[in-house]
Amino acid sequence: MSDPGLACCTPLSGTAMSAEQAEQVAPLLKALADPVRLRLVSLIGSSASGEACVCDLNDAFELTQATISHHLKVLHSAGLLDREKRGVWVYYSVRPAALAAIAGLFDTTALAPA
Amino acid sequence: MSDPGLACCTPLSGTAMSAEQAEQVAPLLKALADPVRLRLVSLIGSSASGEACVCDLNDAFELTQATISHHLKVLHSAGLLDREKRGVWVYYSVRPAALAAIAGLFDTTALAPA
DNA sequence: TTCAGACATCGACGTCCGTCGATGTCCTCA
DNA sequence: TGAGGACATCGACGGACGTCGATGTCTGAA
Repeated sequence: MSDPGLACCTPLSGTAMSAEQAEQVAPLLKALADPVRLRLVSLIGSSASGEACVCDLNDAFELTQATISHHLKVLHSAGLLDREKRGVWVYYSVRPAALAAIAGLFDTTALAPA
Repeated sequence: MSDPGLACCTPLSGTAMSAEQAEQVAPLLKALADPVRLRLVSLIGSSASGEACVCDLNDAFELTQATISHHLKVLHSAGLLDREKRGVWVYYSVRPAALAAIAGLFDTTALAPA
């Protein structure tokens, strides 16, 4: 590391994201950082009823039912999707609050230069 | 998969994210889906000058210089950071367009129900 | 020309992740 | 009660990821 007291450049100023905050938000991004899961959330969120059952989601991908179920579990565990069982079928819906939390990350007040 | 023609629920409607679009955006989210990289972008973006040199970033973490350099390379390769060498020091700055692309993902028109 | 420092790269290690086939659990209907 | 379907879980496999110490490359100063 560099010697203290020898400032090579302007010190990092202002209030950046704390380590705890980063540890809290990163899992949300990690859950979305997969093409399949991104499409899953998009499919569910863009459906007319705001929800989708697993059977339809399975048909939208060339993947095993076990894999889709795994991805849905990851999204649900991260708090991005709600899960509701109705009869034989299971319906997933997007949690708007979770998405809003991520959207807040990219507000001008958080990251953009000004 | 389920039999076609047997609709158990409302079909997925509207224009969701395409597979190509998902494959294109996921790497951006994956680059940010790490607490260290999230803090790096935040530190750089929140600095007064809008940029930061590696020596200062090293001091902000309890990690090896090699590890920080690796994370910066990931962010730069993803197109999230710009890199400029000035003398002995290297300065990284945030690419606003990349962040805006991600922010667009979470607009109400893209994912939110309404 | 030589030296010291800033940063990148390399090779290695343990761990996590995406995917699969097989199997289990729960619900509905006959 | 039994059968069949929808979905979850399990165990396994190959590949990617985060981190490190060691080393390489480049720059400015003596």
